[in-house]
Amino acid sequence: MARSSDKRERLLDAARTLFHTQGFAQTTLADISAASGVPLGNVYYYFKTKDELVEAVAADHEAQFQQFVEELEAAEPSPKGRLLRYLATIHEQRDSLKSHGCPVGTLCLELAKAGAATAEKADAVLRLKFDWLEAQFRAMGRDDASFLTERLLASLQGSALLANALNDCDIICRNLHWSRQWVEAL
Amino acid sequence: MARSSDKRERLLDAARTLFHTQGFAQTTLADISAASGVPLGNVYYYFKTKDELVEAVAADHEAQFQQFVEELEAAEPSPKGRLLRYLATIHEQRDSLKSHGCPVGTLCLELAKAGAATAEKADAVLRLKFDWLEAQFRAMGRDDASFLTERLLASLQGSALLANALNDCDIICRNLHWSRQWVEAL
DNA sequence: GTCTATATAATGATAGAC
DNA sequence: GTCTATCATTATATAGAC
Repeated sequence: MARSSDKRERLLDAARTLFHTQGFAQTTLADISAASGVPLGNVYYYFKTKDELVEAVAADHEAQFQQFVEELEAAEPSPKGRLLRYLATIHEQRDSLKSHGCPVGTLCLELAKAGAATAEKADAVLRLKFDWLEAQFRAMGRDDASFLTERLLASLQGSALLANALNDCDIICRNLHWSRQWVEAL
Repeated sequence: MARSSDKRERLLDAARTLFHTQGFAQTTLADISAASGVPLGNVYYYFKTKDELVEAVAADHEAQFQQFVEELEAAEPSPKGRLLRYLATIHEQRDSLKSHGCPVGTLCLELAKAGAATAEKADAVLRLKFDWLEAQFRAMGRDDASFLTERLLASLQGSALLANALNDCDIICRNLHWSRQWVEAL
């Protein structure tokens, strides 16, 4: 019938996963086709170009984070408690972060190097996270909220990179443990 | 004559620069050929494959760091002074770090995602830096030298990534300023 | 050692039947 | 909306003259 199937979502899921695990450049449309079960030629019905696909993936990361924030803010009124819960969710992703880095951070780096116009879409996701974290620090009464956010995000992104290169997940764990105490002491 | 010209070094320089600015996957051998002035077919006389080229680039990063360390250790006997000078050299590279990230860190990420065997060579460079930094902290009498190194390196790598994505070089500067005070207070 | 021409393979994208 | 077949391009790599 005329109603669109779930093919678009399956393509998006496959692309998001493969861009994370293999990188954008290394992932071919044939890979995405195979992983999603959507024939290669049909991919272009949903996404006219590979760039359009990665923009949709970035938008998906953004939507997922916004949904995460909504649920978190509904469940936890205290900004400090929200930050601690945020760190807890990152801890849950530690294995994936160690194996492939941050899905958003590594995508930003790769698209920036490619000189792609799509880099802005990925950067916007990171900025969204930045702004939300900053808002929490500000709600805690810190007027150095921006700087605190820089330190926290840099520490998270950097420890994911180090854990990946040095093949040691504990680097993420130790950093998160330290960050948690740091937030609690603020 | 039979003696090898400087072509190999010109190829290596071009590759190191292009892998940093464009990424490994986005850089074609034609790019390297054009940037170095060495005809495409001749590239293969010096490097049989693209993988061999990136291994040589990683080895070059390693050699450069080792030379930097030698000079630094000769000029500065104090481990704390060495760390502060190390931070100063990073500050000099701030524009490049903001535009393209850390040449070693981003290469590690990209090769890891590509699943390339060459990733180990890049990882070894980062590990070398890790070990040297750790040795300085240890020489300062810190038995938590490894953890301090993790925090410092993660902070440096992460702030380069953030500066790149958020297009703000000051993120690196503020982080370095903070790291300098942190080292001084140890 | 050097370089031109080209083989080979892979990939993004399209045409067009159904 | 779906899918097969294929085009056009690009990239790694090689062959072989000089």
